[in-house]
Amino acid sequence: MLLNKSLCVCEITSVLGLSGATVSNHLSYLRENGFITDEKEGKWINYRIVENSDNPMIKTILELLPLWFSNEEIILEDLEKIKSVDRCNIKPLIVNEI
Amino acid sequence: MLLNKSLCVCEITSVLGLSGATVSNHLSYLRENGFITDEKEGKWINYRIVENSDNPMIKTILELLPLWFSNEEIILEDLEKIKSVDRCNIKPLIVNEI
DNA sequence: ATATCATTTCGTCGATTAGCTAAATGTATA
DNA sequence: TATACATTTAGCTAATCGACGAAATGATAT
Repeated sequence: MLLNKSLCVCEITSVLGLSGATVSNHLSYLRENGFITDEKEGKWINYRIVENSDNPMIKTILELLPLWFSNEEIILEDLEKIKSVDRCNIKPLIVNEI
Repeated sequence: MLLNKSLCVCEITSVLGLSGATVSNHLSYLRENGFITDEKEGKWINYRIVENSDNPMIKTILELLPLWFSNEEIILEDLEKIKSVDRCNIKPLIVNEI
């Protein structure tokens, strides 16, 4: 999803159905290792892919990811879901409603 | 090591200091997923890298591995060790001799 | 200044992984 | 044919990982 546009923790959380803590930790890992950076915007922190890393390994991986995975069913679903997420009105997850 | 030359289970075992079963399992995984193939030679089974995989992801990974890791200290050490391994006379591991 | 809400940190827990030993299998050669 | 040895399979265990909830932190906007 970040390869498509910058996103905050709560937006990603709402698509993946993981806890905010989990998503935050994943993003921290990606930031510490040079894959993404962050930037404040109002209440939120936007995370975005590092466009031209000076680390060739990271640059290559970020270029390969869309080639390798952008046709995976689950990726397409998540990209579809993210379109309708409104960061000003994050709905709590409905868990296993029957 | 396989990127340098084909090797049998016992040669790899003797360099890495892992059990034969562990090395065999790793090689099975790599074979099942198209990274390596095997070929009998006398008592041994030689494993070697698939040179031109028709899976572009595998091909790319195999091309990138030496670019990314061939200067790592531990890789260089293993490549040095493998030179003196004789598959006809594998020495049992000396564990923590003081 | 305070309330609110996004994010991070902490501690815990279940699932997965990577390793081992032992036993089974396969096969080349004596 | 029998032996020796390379390899594989099975079963087990310790360590690691990825997730959670709760509490702490930070910062915007009322």
